[in-house]
Amino acid sequence: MKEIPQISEAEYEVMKVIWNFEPISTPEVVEKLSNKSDWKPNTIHTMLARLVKKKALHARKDGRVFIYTSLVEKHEYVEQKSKSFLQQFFGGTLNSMILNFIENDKLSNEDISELKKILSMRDKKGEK
Amino acid sequence: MKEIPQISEAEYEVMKVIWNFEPISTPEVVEKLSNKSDWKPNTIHTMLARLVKKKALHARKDGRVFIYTSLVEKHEYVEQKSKSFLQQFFGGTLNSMILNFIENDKLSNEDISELKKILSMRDKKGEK
DNA sequence: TAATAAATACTACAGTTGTAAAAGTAGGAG
DNA sequence: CTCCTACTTTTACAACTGTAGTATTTATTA
Repeated sequence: MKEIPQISEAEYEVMKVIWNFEPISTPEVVEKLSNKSDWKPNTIHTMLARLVKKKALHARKDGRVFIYTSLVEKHEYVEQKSKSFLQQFFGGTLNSMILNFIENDKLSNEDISELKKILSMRDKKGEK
Repeated sequence: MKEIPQISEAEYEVMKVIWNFEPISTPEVVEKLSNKSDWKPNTIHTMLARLVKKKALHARKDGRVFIYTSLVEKHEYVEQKSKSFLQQFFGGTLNSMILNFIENDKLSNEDISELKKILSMRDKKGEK
């Protein structure tokens, strides 16, 4: 099974930009993130360098600038994190997480009916 | 809103023992965890000390030994972690997590029907 | 061609985490 | 009263994180 590098919370913010706009250059990444966060450009450079070292990103030099592309897909990273989260806190299943939310009254009636809608949509998709 | 201390993954394993058996003494914690993990007793002591420092545990000396009780409730910790997890990866809502699971075919038909059962159970609880 | 501006590369530094060894201390056994 | 043993306290140390400053290189402009 493929090895997915660990990505820290701050690094994940950078990854989100890459996923959204790749291929993307350093200055562009800095620009996108300077809006959303108050990180200094150097901080963002450090994140990028670490992500490259970790093999989460690929950097290709284009003239004076680096162009980044992701080596990890968002959905696979999110899946991996979801799995370990559910493992750690809910014995590994989404259903017990949901049960827990319901028991603790964390879902509104709207949430519930939306959920039902979601579930029945999936049915329409047909078997497995 | 109450400040909940951050608890690392390894520390969480220790907390689970405390939650299950509190009040519980150091030797007992060590014993429970020596079964489940391959941590050296010293490692476990370190975790306990850090948890006390973080105010996740209270330690009371009873003769030669410390007796621990938790200062953080499991459910509130799990809630806090769930919230930040959903925030980071799913825009903050359980429903989009579930939707994502369904879209990626991570739920079996059994999961789905169990889920429906769970949801209808909640209905029977009546209006809030 | 020399100075400037923009990027990249290198260095820093404290806090957290996982993992534990080493040293100190006090209560019970002899 | 003394020694051993079980506990507790102190110390260690590298990897990872968040957060940048400083130094160097390179392309562009005057």
